[in-house]
Amino acid sequence: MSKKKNDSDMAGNEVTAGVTIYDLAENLGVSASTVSRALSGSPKVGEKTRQRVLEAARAANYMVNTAARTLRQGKARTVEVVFPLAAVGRRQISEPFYVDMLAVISEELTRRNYDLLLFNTVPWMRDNASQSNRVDGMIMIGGQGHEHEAINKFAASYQNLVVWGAKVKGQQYLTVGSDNITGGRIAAEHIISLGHKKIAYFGDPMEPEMEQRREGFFQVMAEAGLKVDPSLLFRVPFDARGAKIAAQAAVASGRHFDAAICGSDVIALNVMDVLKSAGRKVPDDVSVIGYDDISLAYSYGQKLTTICQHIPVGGSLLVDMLFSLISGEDIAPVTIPPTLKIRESCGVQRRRQ
Amino acid sequence: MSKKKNDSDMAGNEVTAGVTIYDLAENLGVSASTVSRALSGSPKVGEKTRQRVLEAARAANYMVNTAARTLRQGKARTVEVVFPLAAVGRRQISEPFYVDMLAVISEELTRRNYDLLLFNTVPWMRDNASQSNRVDGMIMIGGQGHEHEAINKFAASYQNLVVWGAKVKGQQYLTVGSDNITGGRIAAEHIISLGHKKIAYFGDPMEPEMEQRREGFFQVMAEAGLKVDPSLLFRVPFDARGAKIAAQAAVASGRHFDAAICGSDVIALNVMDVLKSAGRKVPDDVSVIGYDDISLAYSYGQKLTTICQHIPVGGSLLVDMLFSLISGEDIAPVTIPPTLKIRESCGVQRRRQ
DNA sequence: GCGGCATAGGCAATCGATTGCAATTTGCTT
DNA sequence: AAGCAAATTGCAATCGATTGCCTATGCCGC
Repeated sequence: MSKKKNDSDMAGNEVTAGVTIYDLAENLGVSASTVSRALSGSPKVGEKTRQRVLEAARAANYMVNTAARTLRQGKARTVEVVFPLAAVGRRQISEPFYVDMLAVISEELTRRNYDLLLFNTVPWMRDNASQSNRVDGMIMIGGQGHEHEAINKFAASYQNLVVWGAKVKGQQYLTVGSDNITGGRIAAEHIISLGHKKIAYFGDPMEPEMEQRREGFFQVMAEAGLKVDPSLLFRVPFDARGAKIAAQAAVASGRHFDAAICGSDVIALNVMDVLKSAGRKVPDDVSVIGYDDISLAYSYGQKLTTICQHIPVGGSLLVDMLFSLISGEDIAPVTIPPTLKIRESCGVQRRRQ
Repeated sequence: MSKKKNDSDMAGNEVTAGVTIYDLAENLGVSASTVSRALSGSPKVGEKTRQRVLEAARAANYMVNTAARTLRQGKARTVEVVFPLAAVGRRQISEPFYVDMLAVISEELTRRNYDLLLFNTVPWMRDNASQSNRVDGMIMIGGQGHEHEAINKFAASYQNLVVWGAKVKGQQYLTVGSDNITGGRIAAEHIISLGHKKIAYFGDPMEPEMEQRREGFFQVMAEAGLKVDPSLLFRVPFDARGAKIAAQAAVASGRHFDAAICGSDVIALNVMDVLKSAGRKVPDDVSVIGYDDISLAYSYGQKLTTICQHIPVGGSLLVDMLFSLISGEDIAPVTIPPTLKIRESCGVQRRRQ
């Protein structure tokens, strides 16, 4: 039941670890080159030889030494995925948006037979400095807001980088993201079309994506001749726990609103939750609209009406584009058009005020 | 705005990529050994030399070639985390339990300055065979049920493996897990103590952990002199979507129960959701108890009463134990005692039948 | 029976960092 | 000023797989 390292019971026999092609070569009486070629399917070895080598490799439980291969070939068949969390605090890989994204990227990479190195720290912040020949490329999710300058600087010396985020003036790196201003507009238009006038906004001012969404909301309000009530602009942090607390404070403040446009689904779910606890009915008393369309938005309880960012599309686009970069193609940033998903959290305004 | 690979505009200058210690050494007029030692903080280089080297390295944007270092040192400072998903189908890294676990492990590894290689395929199923010198150890989450034999076999040739899962007779690998039978017992005892008699069980028979939980439930029922109604044993798949569908079918079947003991929180959340849609009140009409204590259990809507598996403890224990293995210690499997978290989804039985 | 060519396989260099050992320099003692 | 020890630095081998180039073997046709 218990495990011990180095079961070197068998006297002089070296520990199982570390069968090399040289070991195989010696046993078979061939050269290491032949073993290598046989294993890699080169046409330069005879069929019988190949079989013998394969057989021996299996028997000896041979495993390539990836470090050696990578060193020699200069490619790692590995992609680094970074969630810049540590810098921000309170944020975890387990944020639903990250998770949904990671799931897509991971499957996409697996399909291509690439490995995934996962970081929650931005490369330029790591102790062990950035490392080369470790990965062939890097995907960064989020953090663009806090780190734009740093990313720009980093991108100058690191080519194969794709970032999930908004297109920003002067960016030196490649992005995939949705059009947040348009998304904000769509949300606002939907809410207005339902007849709402007293509209609150819940978002994290530190998140540039959310600021763009808010901006879209402002635009539409202005165009519709409605004015935004500054006392209904609530600052709510990105993370679930913080969002809940802030939402509680907002609702407890007693300010009245008929609709809540939220900067993210997590915020929307928390706002909705708090509203219900406070006895307000969604969508009868208040409409709530989210942003992202994370899977949680439609998994439990009331399904959230939201702006869909098409995370699966975005994720596989990130991977596609990274591979394009790696193979030296010249590509441009991509913006995915956001889409309205009407579900159960918004309703028409009832009593005209 | 667009990015191009190989901006080799600057004529003969080789592309930025790949500054080596030799380049630095040549520029500084010292040997590569000195550069290496200076960078790694060896006391064998003079202070002024070290400063010159560090400066030059920064200026040249030098990055260690991890492949070379790993090859030479025989250690990768990397741990592989595996979620055996592909084999099972329908399962994703985004399952809440996995995600909560991954978040802990990722932080724990970051803290120790180790990197995390993420897989959703079991090593013995990968095309590129298993690879050595890639990682110093491996943590496997779930999949024990479907793969026990395979894991056992694999463990015979791979030492540094820790698996999250139940302790199983004849296991050759190290596990960290909670005591599922006890957990099942605690759940059942709680439900019975509330006066419930018509108790349903929702679980995935393919998941050995869940089977143990059901077993605990059976034991307690027997001890209490209650008998389990086989028509209230519902087979529900592990994943959220499948769980919802199965729960709907179960509730639609019209079989009556006052309490639902669930094999996981995801199942419980879905059961609760379906019950509510069907017009039954939780906990007034039905008590629902989950298992796991994932963060979703207490984030939105009604807080789930559940059996806590102490995921953060488990996650960091997995990491701790792996490091013990790596450093050659002799350690035994660990079982974490599960704990009852009373929240809002269970209530006392009202009308005695 | 011989030249010629294809095929299979071996030799040795290479990738970049590390490190034991040797060599050199520095600095200090008497 | 000579003698030594200590502090620095360099040399060269090493980690394991890959691959360009060369050699040996065999096979063919004429």
